[in-house]
Amino acid sequence: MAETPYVPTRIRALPSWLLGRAAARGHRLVADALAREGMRMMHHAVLSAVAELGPVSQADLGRSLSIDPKDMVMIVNDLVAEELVTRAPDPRDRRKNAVTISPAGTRTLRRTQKLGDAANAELTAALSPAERDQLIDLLTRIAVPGLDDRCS
Amino acid sequence: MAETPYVPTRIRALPSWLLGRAAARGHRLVADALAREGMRMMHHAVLSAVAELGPVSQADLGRSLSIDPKDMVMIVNDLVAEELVTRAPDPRDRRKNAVTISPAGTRTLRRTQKLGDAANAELTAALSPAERDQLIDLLTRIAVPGLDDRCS
DNA sequence: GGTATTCATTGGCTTCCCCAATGTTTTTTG
DNA sequence: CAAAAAACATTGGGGAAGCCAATGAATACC
Repeated sequence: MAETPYVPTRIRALPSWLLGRAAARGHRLVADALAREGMRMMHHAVLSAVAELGPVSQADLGRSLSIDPKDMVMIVNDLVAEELVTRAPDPRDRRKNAVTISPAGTRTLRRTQKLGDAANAELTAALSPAERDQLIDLLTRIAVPGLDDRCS
Repeated sequence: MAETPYVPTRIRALPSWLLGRAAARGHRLVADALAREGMRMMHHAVLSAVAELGPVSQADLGRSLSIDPKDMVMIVNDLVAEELVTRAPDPRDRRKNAVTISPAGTRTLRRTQKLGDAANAELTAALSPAERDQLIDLLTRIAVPGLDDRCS
């Protein structure tokens, strides 16, 4: 008597439900991997974005990553405390805080990026490379409703 | 100078990140739709599962939907308060609570299911039917790691 | 018959998301 | 040029969801 995990087909077929489950697993895998470096997902995302965008304001970071300003303050607080980034007033616009990655941040990022990539590989292990690309394509078109709303 | 939403490509290409964003949008769409009937996502999922599985224990419901026992208590509490389900001790196993859908629950479910389906249609509006099916297939294979772990 | 397991429940903790208010600085506008 | 409007960082509060631990009652296993 295998007590199979009954699957309510009604719910299970909904993209929103599947997305939630898949996202939960992805979050768990990545978070666990990053935790081995004492890093959390959002912190890693911000660090990666700072590395890519250069000195950037917290507001811009928040818009890029869909992170609430309130949470951004906390995340940057943590990253500054760990000396992975610096937060200095932007001389060109003194409202803004210019967030810049530090050498230690760059070093940490190199490690956490590997961990994140490995976790993502495990997440998509059941997929062929072509399928993985297709998944990324489909998700990209779903994730943001107005990718070209700007041009309309 | 269009202040485009800068997209950190490093992060944006990660399936885990895309899944998170897409799931967030799906959650928002579905939650907003269900809210118009005073229903929340988890409540709707449980109601739907109860309708499909018949009288069922909370533990089984939790396993089916990956809901924590603690949260299940609250959800069933709410559903009972709204008289959408009944919770009675199972005579065959007095540890269990047999959760059963009520006529009112069936009626409400019919409405909330339409709302949920509509929200999912909007979520996948950018996809062709074939692409939507493929997305469901890919997500299904990603969402649960051990679909056949039982046989290992 | 005694040990282990399952079940429902309560409690506490953490993360993420959303809204509101404030003081400072910039931009827009009249 | 001065007043109004907007943007920025910050603080505060609150809701939804997830995760682990502990408890008492009931069942299953040995």
